[in-house]
Amino acid sequence: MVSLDREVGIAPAEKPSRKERERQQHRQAILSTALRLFAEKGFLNVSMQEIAAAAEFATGTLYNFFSSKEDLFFELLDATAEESLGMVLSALDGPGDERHRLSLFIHLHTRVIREHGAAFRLYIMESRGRCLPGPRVEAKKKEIDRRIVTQLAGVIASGIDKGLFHNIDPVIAARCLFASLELFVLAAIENPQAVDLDADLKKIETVFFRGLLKPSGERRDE
Amino acid sequence: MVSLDREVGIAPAEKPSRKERERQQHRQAILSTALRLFAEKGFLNVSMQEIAAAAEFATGTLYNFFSSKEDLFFELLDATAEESLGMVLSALDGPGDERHRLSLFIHLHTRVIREHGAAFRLYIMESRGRCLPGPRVEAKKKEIDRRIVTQLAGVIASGIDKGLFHNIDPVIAARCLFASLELFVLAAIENPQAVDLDADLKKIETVFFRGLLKPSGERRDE
DNA sequence: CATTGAAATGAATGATCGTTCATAATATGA
DNA sequence: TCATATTATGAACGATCATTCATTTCAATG
Repeated sequence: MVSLDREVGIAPAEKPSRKERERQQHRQAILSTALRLFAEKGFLNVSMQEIAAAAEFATGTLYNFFSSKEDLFFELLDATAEESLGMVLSALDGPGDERHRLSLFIHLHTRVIREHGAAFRLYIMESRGRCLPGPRVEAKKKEIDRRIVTQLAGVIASGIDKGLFHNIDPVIAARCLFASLELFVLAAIENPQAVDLDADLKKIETVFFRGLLKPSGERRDE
Repeated sequence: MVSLDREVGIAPAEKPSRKERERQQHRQAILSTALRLFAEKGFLNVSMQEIAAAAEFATGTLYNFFSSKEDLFFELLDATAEESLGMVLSALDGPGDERHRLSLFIHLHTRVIREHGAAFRLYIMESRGRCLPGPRVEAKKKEIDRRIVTQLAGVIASGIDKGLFHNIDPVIAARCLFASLELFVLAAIENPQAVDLDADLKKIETVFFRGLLKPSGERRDE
């Protein structure tokens, strides 16, 4: 009866009862345990029994909070994705010219994986291949990708309009940058001590800003 | 006894017996059925029972040819990867200057997925995430990636030496191009009728060759 | 203290799937 | 034709795992 407050959305004025607070704590404990395990071993290699044991609950208890394993996973993906997404998208919306904003976006990735490493791993690793929990998760992943690429393409298009960038296809460029960043971020997450992500991102920036080819006028030095 | 010839590697002079040929045909039938199913649904979503039924054999028969499901998958990955690999790497070794060879490499991808679409799908989709059949498969995937990136980086480095390309990190550039191509090829495989891969590859080429940023001298037109 | 009901429990269920193996079918050669 | 070897068969096994539910726990309330 009390917990209906949350669902109906009324009376947030009264603080939730201790019971309700405890319930939310348990819920959070399960979520963070699941995040750790999923990020470590992948959705399919973690059983509900394992999550329950690691969180020090019984198996059945998990189903008092989440209606299925997919539900639990989706909730995780949704929450963590929105959090990280806000972070990187803010760079694209921020002040400065388009070049500056792109640069910021690129370099922001080190901070994101430092602060949301497990979530990023979850997001990148689980959203590939044919081993997805279900269509809802796949749809969410596509939505996130679309939002990032769209925003990115918007900045690039704006830069083209201002004559700052070459007249290339903004969406294609956005997708290339996106794919490249994902690859390097993944490498950095998998092998943190062997990869200097900051240095790599600097070089990626150079590749995308300058391109491979020298303008024909400069072809002789080096 | 006869079939030991293959394993020991002697006496390839004598043509294999009819029995042996039939055996190899059965083997091939199983392999191509498995390739089709794996490419469609992914390693984990195809059971040995399903492969056997589709290939019109009994479940147990599969184990006369392959010692495990992972074995069957690895054999597939190995064979198809080497085939496709030879195709794309040949472009990087071929004649022409570095710019030409890179361009050829990029555009060759349409032909590869037209001729080896299922294999490519297998290679790209299964080699991500935490749903891999086993460490051998993962190692193979890494080896293939390494070979492509190394070759690609070699061409880029050579272009830099000749003063044709900007002085960027060849390995980073190679990885970015590699990641971008994989993304677009995957999209084309998943949704062939909605994607004009040829056009996309042309634009990718432009992005990587020219870069985003205009040289400071040209900033005003458009 | 007794009652109550929400929350936790964890053994049991049922389904899936890789793998095995005793048996059957078939081919081979004398 | 018969003995032998090879290959195919598919039911059965065992392990895993998501999910269920009858039961227990326990704090709040009367």
